[in-house]
Amino acid sequence: MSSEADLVWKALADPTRRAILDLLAKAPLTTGDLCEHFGLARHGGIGRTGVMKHVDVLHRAGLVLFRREGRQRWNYVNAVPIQRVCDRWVSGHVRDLARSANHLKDLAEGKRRPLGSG
Amino acid sequence: MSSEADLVWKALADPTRRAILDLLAKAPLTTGDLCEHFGLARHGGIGRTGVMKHVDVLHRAGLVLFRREGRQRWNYVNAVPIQRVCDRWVSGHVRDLARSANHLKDLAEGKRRPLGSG
DNA sequence: AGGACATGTCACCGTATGGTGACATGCCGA
DNA sequence: TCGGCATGTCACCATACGGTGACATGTCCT
Repeated sequence: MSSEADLVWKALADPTRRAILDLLAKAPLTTGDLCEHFGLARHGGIGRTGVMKHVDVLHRAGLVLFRREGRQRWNYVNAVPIQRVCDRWVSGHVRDLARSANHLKDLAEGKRRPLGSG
Repeated sequence: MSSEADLVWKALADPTRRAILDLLAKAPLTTGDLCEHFGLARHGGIGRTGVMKHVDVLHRAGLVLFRREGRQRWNYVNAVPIQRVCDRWVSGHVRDLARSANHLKDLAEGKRRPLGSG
Protein backbone atom coordinates (compact mmCIF):
# COMPACT_ATOMS: atom_id res chain seq x y z
CA MET A 1 0.00 0.00 0.00
CA SER A 2 1.01 3.55 0.90
CA SER A 3 -0.53 5.70 -1.80
CA GLU A 4 0.76 9.13 -2.64
CA ALA A 5 -1.63 10.73 -0.19
CA ASP A 6 -0.38 8.36 2.46
CA LEU A 7 3.20 9.35 1.82
CA VAL A 8 2.22 13.00 2.08
CA TRP A 9 0.45 12.51 5.40
CA LYS A 10 3.32 10.48 6.81
CA ALA A 11 5.81 13.07 5.61
CA LEU A 12 3.79 15.88 7.16
CA ALA A 13 3.51 14.08 10.48
CA ASP A 14 6.99 15.08 11.62
CA PRO A 15 7.53 18.63 12.92
CA THR A 16 11.09 18.71 11.63
CA ARG A 17 9.88 17.93 8.15
CA ARG A 18 7.21 20.61 8.36
CA ALA A 19 9.91 23.04 9.46
CA ILE A 20 11.96 22.03 6.43
CA LEU A 21 9.00 22.79 4.21
CA ASP A 22 8.59 26.12 5.96
CA LEU A 23 12.20 26.99 5.21
CA LEU A 24 12.01 25.85 1.61
CA ALA A 25 8.79 27.77 1.13
CA LYS A 26 10.70 30.99 1.80
CA ALA A 27 13.53 30.09 -0.53
CA PRO A 28 15.12 27.01 -2.10
CA LEU A 29 18.10 25.80 -0.12
CA THR A 30 20.94 23.39 -0.54
CA THR A 31 21.12 20.35 1.68
CA GLY A 32 24.03 21.94 3.48
CA ASP A 33 21.97 25.05 4.20
CA LEU A 34 19.26 22.90 5.74
CA CYS A 35 21.81 21.04 7.82
CA GLU A 36 23.17 24.31 9.15
CA HIS A 37 19.67 25.46 10.05
CA PHE A 38 18.95 22.35 12.10
CA GLY A 39 22.46 21.61 13.28
CA LEU A 40 22.91 24.88 15.17
CA ALA A 41 20.99 23.50 18.13
CA ARG A 42 17.98 25.38 16.87
CA HIS A 43 15.67 22.44 16.98
CA GLY A 44 17.63 20.15 19.24
CA GLY A 45 20.38 19.73 16.73
CA ILE A 46 20.03 17.13 14.02
CA GLY A 47 22.99 15.89 12.05
CA ARG A 48 23.42 15.92 8.30
CA THR A 49 22.35 12.31 7.94
CA GLY A 50 19.15 12.91 9.82
CA VAL A 51 18.28 16.00 7.81
CA MET A 52 18.93 14.17 4.57
CA LYS A 53 16.66 11.34 5.60
CA HIS A 54 13.92 13.85 6.32
CA VAL A 55 14.44 15.54 2.97
CA ASP A 56 14.38 12.13 1.33
CA VAL A 57 11.01 11.35 2.92
CA LEU A 58 9.70 14.68 1.69
CA HIS A 59 11.11 13.99 -1.74
CA ARG A 60 9.51 10.55 -1.96
CA ALA A 61 6.22 12.19 -1.00
CA GLY A 62 6.64 14.63 -3.87
CA LEU A 63 6.79 17.58 -1.49
CA VAL A 64 10.39 18.43 -2.29
CA LEU A 65 12.01 18.49 -5.70
CA PHE A 66 15.67 19.21 -6.29
CA ARG A 67 18.13 20.20 -8.94
CA ARG A 68 21.81 19.38 -9.03
CA GLU A 69 24.24 22.19 -9.46
CA GLY A 70 27.77 20.89 -9.39
CA ARG A 71 28.37 19.33 -6.01
CA GLN A 72 25.39 21.15 -4.54
CA ARG A 73 21.76 20.12 -4.47
CA TRP A 74 19.11 22.80 -4.52
CA ASN A 75 15.92 21.69 -2.83
CA TYR A 76 12.58 23.16 -3.82
CA VAL A 77 9.24 22.86 -2.08
CA ASN A 78 6.27 21.63 -4.07
CA ALA A 79 3.02 22.58 -2.38
CA VAL A 80 0.78 20.89 -4.94
CA PRO A 81 0.46 17.57 -3.05
CA ILE A 82 -0.41 19.50 0.10
CA GLN A 83 -3.17 21.31 -1.73
CA ARG A 84 -4.39 18.05 -3.21
CA VAL A 85 -4.54 16.33 0.17
CA CYS A 86 -6.21 19.38 1.67
CA ASP A 87 -8.78 19.41 -1.12
CA ARG A 88 -9.56 15.74 -1.02
CA TRP A 89 -9.70 15.20 2.70
CA VAL A 90 -9.26 18.16 5.01
CA SER A 91 -11.77 20.43 3.35
CA GLY A 92 -14.25 17.58 3.38
CA HIS A 93 -14.10 17.50 7.14
CA VAL A 94 -13.97 21.22 7.55
CA ARG A 95 -17.02 21.45 5.31
CA ASP A 96 -18.75 19.19 7.84
CA LEU A 97 -17.94 21.54 10.68
CA ALA A 98 -21.57 22.62 10.97
CA ARG A 99 -22.84 19.07 11.13
CA SER A 100 -20.01 18.20 13.48
CA ALA A 101 -20.96 21.09 15.71
CA ASN A 102 -24.51 19.80 15.68
CA HIS A 103 -23.33 16.40 16.86
CA LEU A 104 -21.29 18.00 19.57
CA LYS A 105 -24.30 19.97 20.69
CA ASP A 106 -26.20 16.70 20.97
CA LEU A 107 -23.29 15.39 22.94
CA ALA A 108 -23.51 18.31 25.33
CA GLU A 109 -27.23 17.81 25.72
CA GLY A 110 -26.77 14.14 26.42
CA LYS A 111 -29.23 12.87 23.87
CA ARG A 112 -29.61 9.13 23.72
CA ARG A 113 -29.55 8.86 19.93
CA PRO A 114 -27.46 11.79 18.76
CA LEU A 115 -28.52 11.34 15.13
CA GLY A 116 -31.87 10.91 13.53
CA SER A 117 -30.17 7.57 13.07
CA GLY A 118 -33.12 6.24 11.09
CA MET B 1 7.14 18.65 23.61
CA SER B 2 4.39 17.55 21.28
CA SER B 3 2.02 20.48 21.07
CA GLU B 4 -1.61 20.11 20.19
CA ALA B 5 -0.87 20.68 16.52
CA ASP B 6 1.76 17.97 16.72
CA LEU B 7 -0.72 15.53 18.16
CA VAL B 8 -3.16 16.36 15.40
CA TRP B 9 -0.59 15.79 12.67
CA LYS B 10 0.56 12.53 14.22
CA ALA B 11 -3.02 11.39 14.60
CA LEU B 12 -3.81 12.25 11.00
CA ALA B 13 -0.75 10.42 9.71
CA ASP B 14 -2.38 7.00 9.94
CA PRO B 15 -4.86 5.99 7.21
CA THR B 16 -6.90 3.89 9.63
CA ARG B 17 -7.37 6.89 11.89
CA ARG B 18 -8.41 9.06 8.95
CA ALA B 19 -10.90 6.37 8.02
CA ILE B 20 -12.23 6.44 11.57
CA LEU B 21 -12.72 10.19 11.28
CA ASP B 22 -14.47 9.67 7.95
CA LEU B 23 -16.87 7.25 9.59
CA LEU B 24 -17.49 9.46 12.60
CA ALA B 25 -18.05 12.45 10.32
CA LYS B 26 -21.06 10.70 8.86
CA ALA B 27 -22.46 9.72 12.22
CA PRO B 28 -21.29 9.24 15.80
CA LEU B 29 -20.56 5.59 16.53
CA THR B 30 -19.88 3.43 19.51
CA THR B 31 -16.50 1.81 19.90
CA GLY B 32 -18.12 -1.51 19.06
CA ASP B 33 -19.50 -0.11 15.83
CA LEU B 34 -16.05 1.04 14.83
CA CYS B 35 -14.59 -2.34 15.69
CA GLU B 36 -17.16 -4.04 13.48
CA HIS B 37 -16.32 -1.70 10.63
CA PHE B 38 -12.63 -2.51 10.76
CA GLY B 39 -12.85 -6.05 11.99
CA LEU B 40 -14.82 -7.41 9.02
CA ALA B 41 -11.63 -7.68 6.99
CA ARG B 42 -12.61 -4.40 5.34
CA HIS B 43 -9.30 -2.71 5.93
CA GLY B 44 -7.18 -5.76 6.63
CA GLY B 45 -9.02 -6.54 9.82
CA ILE B 46 -7.99 -4.79 13.00
CA GLY B 47 -8.99 -6.07 16.40
CA ARG B 48 -10.86 -4.19 19.10
CA THR B 49 -7.69 -3.32 20.97
CA GLY B 50 -6.12 -1.82 17.90
CA VAL B 51 -9.18 0.24 17.05
CA MET B 52 -9.38 1.52 20.60
CA LYS B 53 -5.76 2.58 20.51
CA HIS B 54 -6.42 4.52 17.35
CA VAL B 55 -9.50 6.14 18.84
CA ASP B 56 -7.45 6.98 21.90
CA VAL B 57 -4.83 8.71 19.78
CA LEU B 58 -7.57 10.68 18.05
CA HIS B 59 -9.08 11.54 21.40
CA ARG B 60 -5.80 12.77 22.84
CA ALA B 61 -5.44 14.94 19.74
CA GLY B 62 -8.86 16.43 20.41
CA LEU B 63 -10.22 15.06 17.15
CA VAL B 64 -12.64 12.69 18.83
CA LEU B 65 -14.83 13.40 21.80
CA PHE B 66 -17.06 10.85 23.43
CA ARG B 67 -19.99 10.49 25.73
CA ARG B 68 -20.78 7.54 27.94
CA GLU B 69 -24.18 5.98 27.68
CA GLY B 70 -24.41 3.03 29.98
CA ARG B 71 -21.90 0.49 28.92
CA GLN B 72 -21.56 2.11 25.52
CA ARG B 73 -19.32 4.92 24.43
CA TRP B 74 -20.50 7.22 21.68
CA ASN B 75 -17.61 8.72 19.77
CA TYR B 76 -17.97 12.08 18.07
CA VAL B 77 -15.67 13.72 15.56
CA ASN B 78 -14.45 17.21 16.27
CA ALA B 79 -13.21 18.88 13.11
CA VAL B 80 -12.13 22.10 14.79
CA PRO B 81 -8.49 21.05 15.32
CA ILE B 82 -8.30 20.00 11.69
CA GLN B 83 -9.52 23.39 10.62
CA ARG B 84 -7.08 25.06 12.99
CA VAL B 85 -4.12 23.11 11.66
CA CYS B 86 -5.26 23.72 8.11
CA ASP B 87 -5.55 27.43 8.79
CA ARG B 88 -2.24 27.80 10.53
CA TRP B 89 -0.07 25.67 8.30
CA VAL B 90 -1.58 24.13 5.21
CA SER B 91 -3.20 27.25 3.84
CA GLY B 92 0.07 29.06 4.40
CA HIS B 93 1.79 26.73 1.99
CA VAL B 94 -1.09 26.57 -0.41
CA ARG B 95 -1.11 30.35 -0.44
CA ASP B 96 2.50 30.17 -1.57
CA LEU B 97 1.58 27.96 -4.48
CA ALA B 98 2.23 30.76 -6.94
CA ARG B 99 5.65 31.49 -5.52
CA SER B 100 6.32 27.79 -5.31
CA ALA B 101 5.37 27.39 -8.95
CA ASN B 102 7.75 30.21 -9.75
CA HIS B 103 10.57 28.40 -8.00
CA LEU B 104 9.73 25.24 -9.86
CA LYS B 105 9.79 27.11 -13.13
CA ASP B 106 13.27 28.33 -12.24
CA LEU B 107 14.13 24.76 -11.46
CA ALA B 108 12.95 23.66 -14.87
CA GLU B 109 14.91 26.44 -16.54
CA GLY B 110 18.04 25.49 -14.64
CA LYS B 111 18.77 28.94 -13.25
CA ARG B 112 21.82 29.18 -11.06
CA ARG B 113 20.20 31.33 -8.37
CA PRO B 114 16.53 30.39 -8.37
CA LEU B 115 15.57 33.37 -6.23
CA GLY B 116 16.40 37.00 -6.47
CA SER B 117 18.18 35.77 -3.34
CA GLY B 118 19.10 39.32 -2.37
C1' DA C 1 -27.55 -12.35 42.20
C1' DG C 2 -25.56 -13.74 38.15
C1' DG C 3 -24.44 -14.04 33.42
C1' DA C 4 -23.64 -11.72 29.10
C1' DC C 5 -22.05 -7.92 26.73
C1' DA C 6 -19.39 -3.44 25.79
C1' DT C 7 -15.70 -1.29 27.15
C1' DG C 8 -11.12 -0.42 29.30
C1' DT C 9 -6.37 -1.90 30.61
C1' DC C 10 -2.05 -4.53 30.56
C1' DA C 11 2.06 -6.88 28.98
C1' DC C 12 3.99 -8.14 25.03
C1' DC C 13 5.79 -8.45 20.01
C1' DG C 14 7.57 -7.14 15.34
C1' DT C 15 8.52 -3.55 12.61
C1' DA C 16 8.96 1.26 11.14
C1' DT C 17 11.06 5.44 12.33
C1' DG C 18 14.27 9.06 13.85
C1' DG C 19 18.84 9.51 14.57
C1' DT C 20 23.98 8.65 14.39
C1' DG C 21 28.95 7.84 12.82
C1' DA C 22 31.84 6.00 9.35
C1' DC C 23 32.70 5.61 4.79
C1' DA C 24 32.07 6.31 -0.58
C1' DT C 25 31.24 9.37 -4.37
C1' DG C 26 31.82 13.24 -7.05
C1' DC C 27 32.85 18.00 -8.20
C1' DC C 28 35.64 22.17 -7.77
C1' DG C 29 39.87 24.68 -7.61
C1' DA C 30 44.89 25.09 -6.84
C1' DT D 1 46.71 15.42 -10.16
C1' DC D 2 45.32 15.93 -5.72
C1' DG D 3 43.12 17.78 -1.67
C1' DG D 4 38.93 19.56 0.20
C1' DC D 5 34.21 20.20 0.41
C1' DA D 6 29.16 18.98 -0.38
C1' DT D 7 26.65 15.29 -0.98
C1' DG D 8 25.11 10.44 -0.87
C1' DT D 9 25.11 5.77 1.23
C1' DC D 10 25.65 2.14 4.65
C1' DA D 11 25.27 -0.40 8.98
C1' DC D 12 23.70 0.25 13.21
C1' DC D 13 20.96 1.72 17.55
C1' DA D 14 17.05 3.14 20.54
C1' DT D 15 12.60 4.15 20.64
C1' DA D 16 7.82 4.78 19.00
C1' DC D 17 4.12 2.70 16.87
C1' DG D 18 0.63 -0.54 15.12
C1' DG D 19 -1.27 -4.58 16.54
C1' DT D 20 -2.58 -8.66 19.56
C1' DG D 21 -4.38 -11.75 23.36
C1' DA D 22 -5.51 -12.07 28.09
C1' DC D 23 -7.58 -10.11 31.72
C1' DA D 24 -10.39 -6.38 34.61
C1' DT D 25 -14.25 -3.30 35.03
C1' DG D 26 -18.73 -1.99 34.72
C1' DT D 27 -23.52 -2.10 33.05
C1' DC D 28 -27.69 -4.20 31.41
C1' DC D 29 -31.13 -7.88 31.54
C1' DT D 30 -33.24 -11.90 33.51
